Amino acid sequence: MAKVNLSIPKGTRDFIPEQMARRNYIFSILKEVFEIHGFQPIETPSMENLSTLLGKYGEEGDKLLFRILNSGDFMKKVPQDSDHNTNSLISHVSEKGLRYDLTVPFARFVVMHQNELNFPFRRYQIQPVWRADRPQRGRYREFFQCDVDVIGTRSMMEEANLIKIIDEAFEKMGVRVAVKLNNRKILQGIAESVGAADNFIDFTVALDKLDKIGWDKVFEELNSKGIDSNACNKIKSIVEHGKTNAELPDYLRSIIGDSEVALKGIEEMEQVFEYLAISPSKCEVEFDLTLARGLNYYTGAIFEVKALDVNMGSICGGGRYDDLTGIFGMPDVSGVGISFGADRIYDVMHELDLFPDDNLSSSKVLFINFGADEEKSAFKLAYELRKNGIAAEVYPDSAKLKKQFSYADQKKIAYTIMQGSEERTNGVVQIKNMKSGEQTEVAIENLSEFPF
RNA sequence: GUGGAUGUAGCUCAGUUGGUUAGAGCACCAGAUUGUGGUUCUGGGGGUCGUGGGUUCAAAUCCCAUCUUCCACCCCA
Repeated sequence: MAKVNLSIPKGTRDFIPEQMARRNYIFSILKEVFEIHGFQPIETPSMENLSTLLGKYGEEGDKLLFRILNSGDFMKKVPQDSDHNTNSLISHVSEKGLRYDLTVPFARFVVMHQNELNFPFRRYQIQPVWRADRPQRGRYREFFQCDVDVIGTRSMMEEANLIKIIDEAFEKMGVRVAVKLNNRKILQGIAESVGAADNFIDFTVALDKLDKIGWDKVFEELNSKGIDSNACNKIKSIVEHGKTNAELPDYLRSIIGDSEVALKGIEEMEQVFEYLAISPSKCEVEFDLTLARGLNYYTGAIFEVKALDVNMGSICGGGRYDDLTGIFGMPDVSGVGISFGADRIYDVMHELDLFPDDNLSSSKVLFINFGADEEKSAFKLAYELRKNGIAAEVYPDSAKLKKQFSYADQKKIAYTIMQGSEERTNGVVQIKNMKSGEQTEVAIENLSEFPF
């Protein structure tokens, strides 16, 4: 056989059964929490038309989209006089791309299926997304997002609900987290009040880095974007408030209360905290004015979740978007949602050793193979066990017993059943408990009563 | 996309100023034990030293390129 250099594309991974068991553990917790809050699953295709995807994630996002080459002789469609510029060429040879997240496809989905959906629509979606990013710790080119969104209501109860979902999910996983919460309307108010309304995006991007790079560097970046030092100092004085979550709204009203958007944002936040107070969360929830988030479709509340005990990027994030469906021709539909990063959560749980060890699903029973005649009897008995819901398999070759037993051992199979020629003539089997080593003889007609 | 590291057996890693046949642990296979695994003991297989070039009498070791992985930036789950 030719020995080839096997590899998989950069930033993608294979998962062995042990890893799948752990991944499924995460997915099943998320599904359980989503469903108990009334969310329903949907799926959308891996690929979308580029017209759906392009321009929704900012300039940076467009660059990170994986584009799919058209099928067939796509070069025919390229105009004869086309230059060799990549950007002009690509529009002729590619019209589909792999989805970058689940939110934009969801907006497209909602608009296309608006007449079949029941609003307010609560959906969850667990599927892979792709980004042509450079891989790093906690950063993959193919990874799973687990989105929950409710679309078609402006109630702040949903913001509070999502925080409860975060709280419940991470509680079940045993991951200690901090939830950061802010509101884009408040950020907009701050930008207005310091005269940086025209540079709102630059302002948010720079502010978002504060805890990482400090005020000096943030100022540097703001200055380079045309926001003067006077404005910077004002920003700093507003953001460094030293107030509690409860005090913050009144404080903000006193400073940026003349901004109409800001007032709306402050009110929204008050409502969220009102709902949260009704049912206190296990995790810490912090009203953090420096939380900004780069995605530009957020218009209200924004969320981010970080693991407390391990250094990893955010493991969950999201926000409210007032007009995401507007770009697809369905205006004035507000939604709010968050996305759990399953792969990062996996990495966090792995690092903290939080996975239960009995996760590997496997057969409960292995029939030892003693040869051509005996295996047929085992084949039949295995079917009878399966009828009773007991996962059973027959070792397919009459290999040495040592090999068969160590197979059972490694696969963590709880019981082995032996029926050699002697047991067959006596109508019995030997059932061995692989953990205790204890072995019992059971008559075939009593096999289904054995407490596996 | 920018900058910096890394790569030796399936896995984790040794390998001296360049110098005979590149090692260990774990894993795997076989035997001790031909109807009994997880412990122990004995033996065995397995490496084009990431790949391609170059320097040299001689390269895992030095140089260049390329790929992979990791780290920082950008951005984000």
